[in-house]
Amino acid sequence: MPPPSRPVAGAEVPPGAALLPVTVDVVALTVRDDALHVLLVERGVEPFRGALALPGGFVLPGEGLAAAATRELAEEAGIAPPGYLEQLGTYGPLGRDPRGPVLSVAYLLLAPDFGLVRAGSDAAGAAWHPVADVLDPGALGFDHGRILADGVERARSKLEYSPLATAFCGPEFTVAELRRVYEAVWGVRLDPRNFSRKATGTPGLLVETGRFTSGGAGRPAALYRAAVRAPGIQGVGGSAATGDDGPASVPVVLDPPLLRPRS
Amino acid sequence: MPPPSRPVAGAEVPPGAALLPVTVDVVALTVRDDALHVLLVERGVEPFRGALALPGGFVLPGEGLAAAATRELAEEAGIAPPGYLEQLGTYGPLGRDPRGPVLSVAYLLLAPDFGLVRAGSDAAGAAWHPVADVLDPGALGFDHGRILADGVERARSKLEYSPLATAFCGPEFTVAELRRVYEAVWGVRLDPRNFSRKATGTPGLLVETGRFTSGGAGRPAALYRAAVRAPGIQGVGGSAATGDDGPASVPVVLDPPLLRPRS
DNA sequence: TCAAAAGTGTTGTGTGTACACCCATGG
DNA sequence: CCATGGGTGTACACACAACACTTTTGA
Repeated sequence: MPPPSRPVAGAEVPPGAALLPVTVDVVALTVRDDALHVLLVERGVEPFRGALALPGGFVLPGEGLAAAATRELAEEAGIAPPGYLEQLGTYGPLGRDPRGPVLSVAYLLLAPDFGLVRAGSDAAGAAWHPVADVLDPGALGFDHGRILADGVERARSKLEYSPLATAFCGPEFTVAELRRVYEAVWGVRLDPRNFSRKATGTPGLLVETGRFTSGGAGRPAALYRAAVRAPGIQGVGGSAATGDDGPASVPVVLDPPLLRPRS
Repeated sequence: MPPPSRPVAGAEVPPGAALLPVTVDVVALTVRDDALHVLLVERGVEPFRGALALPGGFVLPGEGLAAAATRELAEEAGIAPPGYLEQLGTYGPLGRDPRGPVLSVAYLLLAPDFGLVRAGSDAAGAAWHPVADVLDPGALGFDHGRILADGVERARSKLEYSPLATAFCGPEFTVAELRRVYEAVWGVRLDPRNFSRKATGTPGLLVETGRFTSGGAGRPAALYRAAVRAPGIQGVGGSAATGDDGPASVPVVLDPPLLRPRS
């Protein structure tokens, strides 16, 4: 059997250097039913066949990291998801894949609750799972339990110092919806009155639309848009489009920060 | 000429996946003469021959990321440096090395001012440079200017929420030395009286030794040790030793934080 | 005795928190 | 008119910035 055509990069690289396969894994988080959820696939092939895992796959020749992340998400979720994408960290290459050394670059996606099209190619199906159900080590294949824990912790701290909570919301949202995002991600209850004041009084977080909700119970709530269009998958000029394959370029900083209650 | 013996990992990896050379680059920071300095090498080989660059090199077969970082540092600085090591981010693989696609995993080292042994193997020499002198884009080869900027920003924010400022100090130090670390990294002047109260009153930052300085001008200062032995190169059970090749495992958190002055 | 550096006391200002209270809608 | 949720006013506690002041050494 002839070897498959596999373009190998780094022909000018010094001898002795390792050539490693690289995967991209995505921790895609959303808030649904007032709880933090993560997008997981059921693996259809070995290793860890049948187990839950983060969506992801191998980087292809000529492909950038962020591009690989969005491609894998699109393949396994069935659609190109909206949201904010940032690099989480790199794991490996030793002792994390039974097939041998594999480097894995993890990405974090914060997204509104987008619908899934069940047509994964190499996965039996992708679905949202409550994070609380799968946070214990061993619930996921590979070292994805640790990656998920790192992603959740990153999201929790990002909400304090950046306006990225709005990445979980749709194009227009109320202060109460934003508060439920904070409550779900942090796992706490926040005072609605103080939160409203804090959110509307923090520069760089919200912009008024002048519109209001209607139809629900109680007084109509003001509708807001995110003050910053977070760099992300759909954003023109965002990370994926420009091939900016570095770690998180610090977005706009919240000042004063919205600190989570300390125990 | 027979091909060099190059163990190629990932034999069971699906065809079509890229096999990439991976480098590790280190942003090694220290404080000397009340200014933040970074360890740089003058490149002795192409590409960017003669230019300044971050110390680093290719990951070898069978080697972990953190192990590669410490090995490169030891090779290019001449000694195994002390300090705290954490992963900064991953860059590439496209458009950052004229030789072709190369993935680069950057690490951040916060270290006391350790002496250098000028015996680099593939570098003409390693030396400390004031960060202010080389922060402008284009001062360094490759994309190392951006990596340095990311590392400096990471260090600045780490000092607010973690006790890692002590990683810049020796085994015993005074509150004034610690204050000069904060002043150098943040580029601000801090009130010595208020800083002293804040530092000594923050749990998890300092432990008294009962000893005092002597010989200098003025009243002797109390000597302290770091409350946390930061995971790092020399620490038993640290990242490098255990092959823990993930991103920053969040160390002890400072509560209350030591916030830098906002403009 | 003076200069220098370390460390403490005190006070004004601001920010977070708790909660009383008012506003606007649907049933 | 009442329930429901949205939003404002206000008092208290606490934390930080500013700076006067004391302590302890070397010259």
